[in-house]
Amino acid sequence: MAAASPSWRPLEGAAHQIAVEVLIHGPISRSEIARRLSMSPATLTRVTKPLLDAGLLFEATKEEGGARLGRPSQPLDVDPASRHFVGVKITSDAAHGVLTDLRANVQSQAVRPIADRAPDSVVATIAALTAELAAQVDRVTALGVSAGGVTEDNASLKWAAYMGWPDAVPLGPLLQERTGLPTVVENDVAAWTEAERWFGDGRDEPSFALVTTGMGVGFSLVTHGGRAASRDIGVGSLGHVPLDPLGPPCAQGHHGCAEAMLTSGAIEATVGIGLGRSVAYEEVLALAAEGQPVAVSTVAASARALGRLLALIANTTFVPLIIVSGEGIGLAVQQEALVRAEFAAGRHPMARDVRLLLKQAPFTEWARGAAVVAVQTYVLGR
Amino acid sequence: MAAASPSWRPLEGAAHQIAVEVLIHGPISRSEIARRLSMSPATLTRVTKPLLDAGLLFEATKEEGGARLGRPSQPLDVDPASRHFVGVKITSDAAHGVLTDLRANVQSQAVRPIADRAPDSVVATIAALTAELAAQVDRVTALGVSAGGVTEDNASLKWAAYMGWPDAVPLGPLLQERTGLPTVVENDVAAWTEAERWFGDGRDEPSFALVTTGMGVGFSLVTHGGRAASRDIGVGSLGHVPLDPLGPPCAQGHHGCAEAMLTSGAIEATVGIGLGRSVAYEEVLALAAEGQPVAVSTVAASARALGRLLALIANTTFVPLIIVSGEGIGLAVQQEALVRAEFAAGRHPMARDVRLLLKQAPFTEWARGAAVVAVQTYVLGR
DNA sequence: TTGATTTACTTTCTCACGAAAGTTAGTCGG
DNA sequence: CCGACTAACTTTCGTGAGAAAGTAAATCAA
Repeated sequence: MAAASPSWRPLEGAAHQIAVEVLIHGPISRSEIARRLSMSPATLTRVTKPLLDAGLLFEATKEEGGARLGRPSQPLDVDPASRHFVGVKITSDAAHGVLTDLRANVQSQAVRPIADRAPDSVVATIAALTAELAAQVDRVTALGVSAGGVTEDNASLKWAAYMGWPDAVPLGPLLQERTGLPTVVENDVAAWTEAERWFGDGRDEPSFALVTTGMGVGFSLVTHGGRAASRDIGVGSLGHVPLDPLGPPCAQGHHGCAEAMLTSGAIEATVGIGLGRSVAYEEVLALAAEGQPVAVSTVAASARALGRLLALIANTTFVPLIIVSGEGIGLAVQQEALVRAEFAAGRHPMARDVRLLLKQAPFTEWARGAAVVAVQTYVLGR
Repeated sequence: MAAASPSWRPLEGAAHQIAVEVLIHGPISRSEIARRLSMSPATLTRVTKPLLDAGLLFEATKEEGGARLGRPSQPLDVDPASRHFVGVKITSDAAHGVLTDLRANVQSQAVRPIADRAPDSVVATIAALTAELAAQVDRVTALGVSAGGVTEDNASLKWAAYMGWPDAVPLGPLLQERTGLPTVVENDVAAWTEAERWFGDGRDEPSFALVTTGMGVGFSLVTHGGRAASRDIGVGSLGHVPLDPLGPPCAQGHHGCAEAMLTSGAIEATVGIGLGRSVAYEEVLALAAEGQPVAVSTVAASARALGRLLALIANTTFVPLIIVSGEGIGLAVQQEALVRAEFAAGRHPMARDVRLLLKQAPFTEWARGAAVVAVQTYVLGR
């Protein structure tokens, strides 16, 4: 059994930077931290000493890197199990929760349906879900909640039209009172982006983009190590970018815009009209795999549209990496060749290579993003 | 007559940061610098003392801000005339040069035709142009050269196909030897971007985009205070973004791509075909103003395409400001309403407002960008 | 085995930063 | 005119950062 976990809260200055570096990149040697943070080796010795004494950091067992020159480095690490966090993602019909450790590794998950969308009722559902997950560990440090829409001050959710809510609902304070846990609220795409930035494939990239498809089209941008914190991230500003002049119209009448080409609802509708019956997204992919013509052509058009969208993003943002995921990632994975071909066609022949990462993540990844925001809030002390 | 100008070169740490802050934002008070750089007031008093003694900074006369509370601030400033720089922009047929002060204010300009495009001959032309401009002042501190194409290490120019040059030409070292001046080479769009970032409309914006039209379509992005330093900036990765499915084809056969819709050559060609005779860009604008149908429709299509391109950029980069300029800016200014309407149509109704700045700058602005890169190299000591 | 080499980490010392308190130069209200 | 107030700037002083030199722990070559 671990002793009472040391606290991050009073850390500041160099100690704080070093602890965060170890959390995100650990196990990592003092000298490597010194290089990354542009600190002197002396500072590392001095600052890590009390952190080791307090038990916040410990010296990990040496990796068998084998046959390197010089004195072997002594990697430092944190104990991820020292703290736990709960992340909850809300959709219009369910709350998806995960329990994670300090590195946002998912320990367990749970789902509760949202029958009544009244704010009070949703708060009660989230609180019950949190309690269920929290019961599995001694103590939970913080709660993160993510949802589509615009968030303000990491506290309230605005314009969540899909919930039929009023202008702004102070989810954070309401949940904080109900659960007794420090609670932060963040846009779902922003939260997922933070998960990639701290603990995911963006960990070693100062610049990358994240694109999600599924119910909607999500897009977020990280440059120079920081996320573009525009509230536009919550309004889906990329949703109506034109991608195919011959594509079907979206609800606003844009032909072949991103929403009309990429969202699961639009794909289901297009194939449904062609088949004369309603079909689910997974069935569309299955039909396409079998060679059903309507499904094949719809899926192909969608894949090409996605490739074009990714090329647009690469052309306008100069990022070396685009992470593509979301519930709709199945289509991109099935049609990866088409996506990549159209992407390449939209790029300048002399342009630098961009890494496309089609990432098949479970739906819990959304909730994990919420947990990461909770981790950040705790660790960064905001 | 000014005394021998104090040197920036040995500055480091806080002194350097403060001096740069005064250069870019001066006249500026100590307390304002302290806020901007997150330094203590004590540090400002201590560090500025020797800078004032050395004459690098001086206390400017108090601005009549009128009726502010508290002790009046004592703004600090630099003497921009203490140093001079030369910036040269190369095109396929001429070298355009400017002489500037430390703040990149243009003192005078000169042009020399490039008859022979052989590298040695071009170097000789630039050197002669530099000598002509440098003769007007005591001493020039550094030389900056900008051109289309990809630059490496601020020293050599690659893939400048329009010059018919081999793979890479070490312009920097060649000019440095010839002129005796420290010389830096930078892509023309990147250089202009630096001019906006340090001394232009991007001075107070941590994030903005720059779009230029003219011979080609230029695009560059600044986020979190730093320019995206991709070499893609030199290859025109935005040139073939599709903007109008019904537009004319470019050389690569893309219908309605940015180059086909926005470059002066493409516009001249489209109107030329319609009129059955060759026309110059300025004449196209004049004809459009008179109501000549072919010119009107071509110019309108181009303006709408530009609006769509700007919307795409806003949608994918989250910048609050897009600066639009270049030799082709005349069209955008003439058709500003169309550009703005199409831009608005391409934005999400709930998306944050983006400021479009249509900036009518003379061609010397390109050369000024080169001068800014020279200033930066000197001031930052690289 | 021994010494050269490389790299990681530690110790010592100095100096530059910021916190806190003090000073200055204005406006404002009586 | 005078004192209260405000905000910019300055002084004093303790602490925490880096420079430089030293030590440790490995590989490698003879």
